[in-house]
Amino acid sequence: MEKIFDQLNEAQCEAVKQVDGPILILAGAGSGKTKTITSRVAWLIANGIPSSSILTLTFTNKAASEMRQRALSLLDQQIGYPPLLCTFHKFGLLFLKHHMRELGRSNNFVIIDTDDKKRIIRTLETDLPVPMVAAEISRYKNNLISPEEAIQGAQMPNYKKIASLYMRYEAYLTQNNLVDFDDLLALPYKILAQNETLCNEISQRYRYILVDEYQDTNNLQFKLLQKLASTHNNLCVVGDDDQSIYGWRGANINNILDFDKEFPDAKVVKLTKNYRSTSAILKAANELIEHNRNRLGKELESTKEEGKSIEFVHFDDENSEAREIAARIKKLTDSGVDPREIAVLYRINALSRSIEEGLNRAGVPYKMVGGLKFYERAEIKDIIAYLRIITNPHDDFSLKRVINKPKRGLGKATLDKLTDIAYQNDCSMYRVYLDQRERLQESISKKAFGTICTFFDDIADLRNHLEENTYELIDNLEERFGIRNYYGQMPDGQERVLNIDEFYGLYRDFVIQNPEATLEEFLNDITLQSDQDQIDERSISIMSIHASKGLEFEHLFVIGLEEGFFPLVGDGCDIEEERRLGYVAITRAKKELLLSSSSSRYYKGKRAQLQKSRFLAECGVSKGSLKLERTTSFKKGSLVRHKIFGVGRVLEVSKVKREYKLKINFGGTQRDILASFVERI
DNA sequence: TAGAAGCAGATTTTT
DNA sequence: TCTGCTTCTA
Repeated sequence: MEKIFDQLNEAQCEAVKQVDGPILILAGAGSGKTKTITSRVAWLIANGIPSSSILTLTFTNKAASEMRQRALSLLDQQIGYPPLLCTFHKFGLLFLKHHMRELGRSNNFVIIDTDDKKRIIRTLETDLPVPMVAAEISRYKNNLISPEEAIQGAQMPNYKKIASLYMRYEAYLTQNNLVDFDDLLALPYKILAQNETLCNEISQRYRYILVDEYQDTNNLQFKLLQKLASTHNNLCVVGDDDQSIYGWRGANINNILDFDKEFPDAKVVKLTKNYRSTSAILKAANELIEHNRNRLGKELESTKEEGKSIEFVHFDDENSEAREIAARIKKLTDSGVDPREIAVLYRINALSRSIEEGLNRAGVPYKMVGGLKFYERAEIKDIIAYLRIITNPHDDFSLKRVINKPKRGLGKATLDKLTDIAYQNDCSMYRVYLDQRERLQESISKKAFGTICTFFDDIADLRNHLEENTYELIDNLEERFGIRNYYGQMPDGQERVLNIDEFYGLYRDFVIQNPEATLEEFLNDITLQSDQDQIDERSISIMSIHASKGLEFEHLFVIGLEEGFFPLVGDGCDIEEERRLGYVAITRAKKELLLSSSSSRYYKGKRAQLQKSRFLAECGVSKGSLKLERTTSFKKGSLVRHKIFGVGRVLEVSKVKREYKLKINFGGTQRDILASFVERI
């Protein structure tokens, strides 16, 4: 068992060996956090603690599976039953599957995602912005405020509106037995709070609790943890207050800052030895974060050499920035650097575009991390909606999504009628079809009625055969509804069809791997899955700083260091959180780091003039480093070379969309050519 | 009913 | 500048 400790430093050993009571492990960036948590799980099991009483909670599926793997590899003997290691939300789901009846609801609920949530709010017909209402409802739930309390507490007219929308939204969810992401935490808490016996029982079941990324927990997660740990307080939380970057999403940094106040006998262990970055990079990170006041305070110690100093480059505009960075990346990959060790980070996604253009022009393949997620694509959500109706035809929400997809002539008028009758009878639309067929027939056109009947009969038929042909379901679905064909005809059809087939493949895999599982289980599982693990393409990565958390790269470029872009300023912005983002960005770099800024940028249709970010001075990088001014390289009179037309002289430079268009004289012939197709000589 | 045209709004987003 | 929703019209 001592092999566990061979690989750990002193502080890490201390964190692993402290088994009982509350403990806060402050794990700086690159300090071996995952190793420490997994070693701790292994150590608990090695000490005879049954694996079934250990619960490890993470925020992402990716983190959970990585930890599971690493923990299991540390254990010598086969353990009969792997410890429960999952996301907060998955835990909530498992809990609700067993205890939903405590709330008088059935456990065959369906989980909806954020997009679904907004759709529902939209159907409530409000003049307020839907995303704002969605966020406020989330806030209510995460602070355990019921719709009734929200209505009572609302002062301003808009808040009265929001509170009443909240109430109607909740009614809709209960009526359709839907559960949103917040409910996966709020409902378990509610159940535990109202049933003390159950609460004690659950707390006794999980006698050792570990929490990853504790700085990202919100109020609700904190209260849930309190309940779970209530009978033993064996709560081990791991996190870094300097990496708290989800405050805007409800994460409460005070959870980690005040941990030792909430749990007065808590032990605190700091992991400050950094095994990732050169000391030049760490120095900048430490200097930057020093400017924050609201922090526990720790300084990362380097275990590596000084390394190359951080480079700062200033540009005239985003195009020259993109061109230069693309050129440098090209040079790196040409010299044999593994593209997976190169990344470009930005504060807001809007900055990705110029970089993408630059990379495209330089012929550098890249992957964008965290763009549109697989399960959020319209075509995938449509198929999911079909599958949902098959498991539960009373799911009006999913029904509305696909009842006219592919187009079968059921428009707004028909749908409104159907909705009306359902509303008047306080039942689902499918129930209207079952019990009020005559009434429906009178209200809508003959053609529409026929279409609806066929649609519901098809669904019922698939449902009836579900048990015997789980595997063939997909083929039958395609045969009846032809979704692949419908999407195939769209302009970007090819990609969509590929996505659809990918999804069908996932379903088949699931059926093969879990022959006993129901379709419903499959559906709930995928709603909780964010991104597929990125395919291991050998290409460089570009992503937002948020998306880069937990990753590391030998060569890192952070662009857009300008006031207003990074840090973002204005209402709702927290400069300390912005600074923590800067800290996260810098500490992703292992060997080489380049920061860049630009004098101006196109944003929201305007060209904005910009000042350099204060963070540059704060991390001691803006002065004394290389300053490189570049302008657009094509001017009237420049000599250029074209692959086909050869050498020519530029007569005129103009701009088309985001590209430069050149009028070029090739030996007497004038041609209009995009700047990306020629090189300057 | 369905496509076209007009209009507001546009940080970050683990589940 | 671009996107996605709402309103308009055949």
